[in-house]
This record gives sequence, structure tokens and C-alpha cells, in this order.
Amino acid sequence: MIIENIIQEINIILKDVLSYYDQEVIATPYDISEPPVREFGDYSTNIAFVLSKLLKKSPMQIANEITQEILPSTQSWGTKKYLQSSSTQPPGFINFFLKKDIIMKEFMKKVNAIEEIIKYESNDEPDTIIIEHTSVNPNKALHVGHVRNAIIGDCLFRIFKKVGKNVKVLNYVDDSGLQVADIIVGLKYAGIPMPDSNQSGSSDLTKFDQYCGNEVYVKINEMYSSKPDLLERRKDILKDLEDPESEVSKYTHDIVMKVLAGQLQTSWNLKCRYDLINFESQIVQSNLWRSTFETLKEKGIIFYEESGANKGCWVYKSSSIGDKVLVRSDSTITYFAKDIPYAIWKLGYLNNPFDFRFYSSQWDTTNLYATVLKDKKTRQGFNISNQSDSQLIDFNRIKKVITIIDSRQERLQALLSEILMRIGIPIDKYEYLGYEPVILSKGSLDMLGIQQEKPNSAHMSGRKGIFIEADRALSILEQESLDETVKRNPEITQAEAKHIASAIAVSAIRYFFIKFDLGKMITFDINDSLSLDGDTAPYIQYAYARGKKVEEKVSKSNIASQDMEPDIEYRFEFTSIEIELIWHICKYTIILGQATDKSNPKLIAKYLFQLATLFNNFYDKSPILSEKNQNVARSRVILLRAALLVMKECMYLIGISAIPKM
RNA sequence: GGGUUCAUAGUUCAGUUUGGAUAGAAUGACUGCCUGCGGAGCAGUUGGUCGAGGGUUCAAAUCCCUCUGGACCCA
Repeated sequence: MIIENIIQEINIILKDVLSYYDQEVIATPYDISEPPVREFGDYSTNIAFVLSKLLKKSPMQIANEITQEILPSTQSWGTKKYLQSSSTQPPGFINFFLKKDIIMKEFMKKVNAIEEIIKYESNDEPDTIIIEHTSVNPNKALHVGHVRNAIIGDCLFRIFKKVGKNVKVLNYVDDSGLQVADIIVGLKYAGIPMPDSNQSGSSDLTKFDQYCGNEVYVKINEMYSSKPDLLERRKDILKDLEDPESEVSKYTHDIVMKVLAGQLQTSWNLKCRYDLINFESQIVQSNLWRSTFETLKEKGIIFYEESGANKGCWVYKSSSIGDKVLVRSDSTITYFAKDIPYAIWKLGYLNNPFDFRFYSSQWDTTNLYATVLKDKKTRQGFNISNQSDSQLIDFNRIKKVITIIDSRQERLQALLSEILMRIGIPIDKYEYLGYEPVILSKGSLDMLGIQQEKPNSAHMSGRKGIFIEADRALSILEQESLDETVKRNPEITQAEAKHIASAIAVSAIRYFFIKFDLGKMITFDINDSLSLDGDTAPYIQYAYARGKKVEEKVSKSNIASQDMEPDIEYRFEFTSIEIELIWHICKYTIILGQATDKSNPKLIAKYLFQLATLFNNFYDKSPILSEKNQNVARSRVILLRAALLVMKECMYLIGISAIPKM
């Protein structure tokens, strides 16, 4: 709040300046920001550049005029609270210096009620926000590309939750598509064996999702070329899947649920969580698709093609994006078409045909539910309990639906948005959050034994077996962290070391997938990407652990009691390093607001890394336990506590464990 | 062939939305700092024609155009 107040004060003063020039309304807004170096000032504005266009004078001339003549004469400058002085800097910047003592006193007062510094004040209603992420085809284990999706989604969940939104996380399971049909062909008709379930007690048994992805899916795709009759089998299966009572449907459902269980295990290990699982088959079997199809026809949004390449198909025609088939001439529905009713349902514009049945509890003690069609006494979801929660999602209060899918789906998402708009749904309610995919480096390909001629990297492909499983990346990192932890803490138990190593590994992976811009392709290297040094989660965790240790020692000493009052009489002689740290702490709520507005968790990661860097600096240069001056020591304790609190808060937001020892 | 998008230090990336002061981190290499709160750390040195060319502007990594190279989507 301190920084917001300062900017507010500058704004009031600049308003007076503008009225002096009779320029109260200017087209180009001026800017208030921090100068590149602290020596120039604490805050700066480019208002002189903006005025120079209007007044036809040089920026430098105006800047000097403002600081030397106009400012001292304004009323607001006379009553200023935070600003100390101003100066100009070529080519025309006006810099402000702040009254440090007042700001530090306010900061210390605020820290006294320590929760105050992380309190996020929002005027918004506590609307519901729906986030859909992960949504991996249920025929394989999660690979490192899916991890990027899941982590982005999970961080957004944490961030929106923190600013007071009611957030629900969805995981969409495509259980009636081509990829699932592939493994059903493999297991049912191509003689690929099911893993021996009798040995499920043994620990080295491959997870079922891994088995399907590594063995069945890859093998069946190799077999198609030599045994084309299997492709016919796949067609039959896809048709059978439309009837929920068919033998194939029952069998498939069983397989899907087993794969899903494996996928969820991986997600949970990575500290992701969900509220509800949706199934594509239920979208088709429910009235969602039928009523959507009717609406699209009635409103003239889609057309039946009488001739041409799409003869006999129902097609959506976009003037800017191109045509898209929704229903093929053999009356099967395309994947894209199924997305439309699902999106409308998520937005709350269709009657909800689902019960939300309890599926499992999760690591964070919340419940995960799965949809079951209300009007069918079916067994879709037969291994899901009868306990249900109809209040899980309040469809009347949905503010926004965020769908996280990689950027290759951008065109389809644009088409979807267009269709939603034409149906009459406000367009800002549906947000497609795209990100560039994760590709594999030369080193990763070498590890997989894949020979590539020209490019030094390759897109992952489940079909071709080109991927690195999330479980595998995690276990490599866990082993590395474990070695390091044991080396540094020879005295701790094996169980404790494992616990710490796991916390480090998960955090490192999460941080790695969040720190890059969403529009940047990530080249995953099995060695380089799993680093524990530098701009990584362990660096942040280490800063936190060291700080925690000091705090613990302080509480046992007589330096400062837990409830001490930082009275105004303290001499606030902070070092420049301490001031930078305080300054950064004050920015927390501003950054949180930006991350929310832009749906961008990277901003939190960046802020947190800077915070940890400043803290490590503080740790190094500002001793507490050995400090002789009591006032100084006590001020530093207050700062220490504030920094730890904000660090922990940010760590939670991106899912990095704040462990006291590592 | 049409469309989208990317190119910044040896390497991996910030900064581009909204033009602004000396283009920042991390890593690598090299050099200091542990009887001092935990060295998974701190400090320093090295390293950049911001892909190329043109334009707009008092001011361009940032906006516009052309070109080169890569990626993706569509046909």
C-alpha cells in the first residue's frame, strides 16, 4: 500500500503541473516509473517529454521549468508527505527523491501487524473462475510437455485463489478419441499383453499409464503399416464407443480409468490438484451436443455442404480463419465439434446434465470429483462412489473460463471463440491461454537413442516414442537432490533426506516450467534443464532455509521477543541493501495484481527470485545475532520476518515448498 | 502457396503489450570471501553491430516496411 500511496501523491502533484500549463486533458498519458539507477532518484516521470510535443519546447527546458519554478508554487507540493525533492536529468526526466525515514517508519509500523504486508485488497466480487488444464489423452503417462501445461494451470489456480476468487480446476479426459482407440486395438486385437496385475505389489512394476504409452501405443502404431486390418478394427471401436452399453465401451472405460489414475499420481506428485474430471464420452452421450448442434443450425452458424470436398458434412465457415468440419459425412462428430458444447457448459450457458461424484481425496486434503450423467443409471463411472456434491460449481457466477492448451491449437481456439460469440456469449468470458510446446534437445534425444540428421531438437511424439516422461525427469532430479542432501546433512535419517530431496526436486521442476515466457518454446535437456544452481527453486529454498534458521535462533535469544513493538523511536539507519529489500517487499501486492490481470505466473517467479537474491545479500551483509547495537538488531529482525513471510507466500503461489532445512 | 510467430552475451533467457536515461539475469570461464546467522551462498572480472537493411521520432531491442533463417497452423 505504501507504494500505491506514493504514486498517488506524485499523480496529484503532476495534475497541478498540467493545470498550470492548461493541459488537464492530454492524449498521451505520462508515465511514472523507477529510474534505471537509484542515484537518479526513487521515482521518475516522463511528463516533460509528453508536454514538449504540445508546448513545442525542448523536454529539458520544460523539465527544468517544472522542477525549479512550477513545483514549488503548487499547493500539492507544499503538502506532500512522501516526496523529499526533485531533480532533472537529461534528456528531460524529472526524478523524485523520497523521504526515506517516513517510508521506513510506515513500513515498520505495517510490519508490526505482519499480515498487513501480504494483504491483497480487491474490490472485485468473489466470482467463480474455471481453469481447465492438463487434459492429457488417457493412453499415456504425462511427459515433460504436459508438465508445462499442468504447472501453468496449477500456479494460476493458486494465484486466483489468493486474490479471493472462487477457482475450480477441471481436467478433461478425451476417452472416446483416436488415441484411446489405438491402445484398445493393441490390447484387445493385436495381441499386446496386459501387464501382469498379480505382481502389482512389487515396486519395480511399470505404472499402467507408462506401459500404455511406452509399449502399447508405440507398438500398435508400428503394426498398422504391416497389418492394415487393424485400422479397420479401430474404426469399429470408435463407432462402438458411441454406445455406452457396448462391450467395447465398458472395456475402454476400465482402461481409461486405470491410465487416469497413473496420470493423476504424477500430477499430485508435482503438487497439482483438481476439482473435477470431465469425460468427452459423456459430452457426446448427454444432450449437450444435441442441443448445441440444434442451436448452431437454427442460428445459421453452420451449414450442410451439398457439394465440394466437404460434401455431406456440417461445416462452420469463418471468413478470416477458414472452414472447419463439425460433423463428417458418415455422421461422426469431430474432436473440435465436441469442444463447443463443453466450452458452453463450462461457461454456464447450458443446463448441467452431470452429477459430481466423489472420486478421490488429494494431497492437499481437498476432494476430487468426476462427472456422471444424471439421467442415466449407467455404469459410466461405475467405480466412482455415490457420494456427490451438486454445489461444487456455481454456474450462475462464472466470471471467466481459462483453458490452457499449447499454441498449436490457437487456430481452433480462435474458431471456437468466434462460434461462442455468434451464439451470444460475451467474448471476454472465454480465455484461451496458449503456450509454446516443450521440445527435446540433442542431449535428450541421444539419451533416448534417437538419431536425428538435421535439426538439433525434435518435437515430442507419443506415437513415435519420442518423449521424456514426467516421472522419469522427476526421479532423476530426486536422485540428484538426494545425493546433495545426504552430502550436506550426513546426520539426518534416510526418510528425512528423501523428504527433503523430493521437495527440492518437485520445486525445481515447477520453477523451471514457470520461469520462461509462455510464448517461448522450451528446449528440454535432460542434463541442463534439471539444474539446481542459479535461477532455480533450490536457490530460493536455500535463502528461505537460512533465514528460517536465523529466525529460530533469534526467538531463543533475548534480541527480540515475538510480540515486540517496533516503536517509532527506533533509529532507522538502514543500509542501502536493506532499503532495497524493504522496497522490494512493498511491491508484493502490486506484482500479485499484475500476475492476476495478465494470467501470468512467471511474474511471481521473477519477483520471488529477485526477493531471494536481495535476501541473500541482506543475510550476508546484515548480521543479526552478532550485532551489538540492539536497535539495529531488532530492526533487522523485523525485516527478516517480513522477508520470510513474503517469500513463503510467493513460494506457495508457484508451488515451491518452503522447507526449513535442506 | 496463405496465415501466425520467433531471432538479444559462448549458452539458456528477461526487457517488446504502453518507445525513454548506462540493454539486465542466470550459467560458463577467471579472481577474491568460511573460528563470523548454513559457502546449494556473497562480491568482482570477462562477455552484446539487440538476425540484416530501410523508415517514423527529440528518442527505437521496443512501432512500420522489406529481406534472411527457424518454428507452428491452414490448403
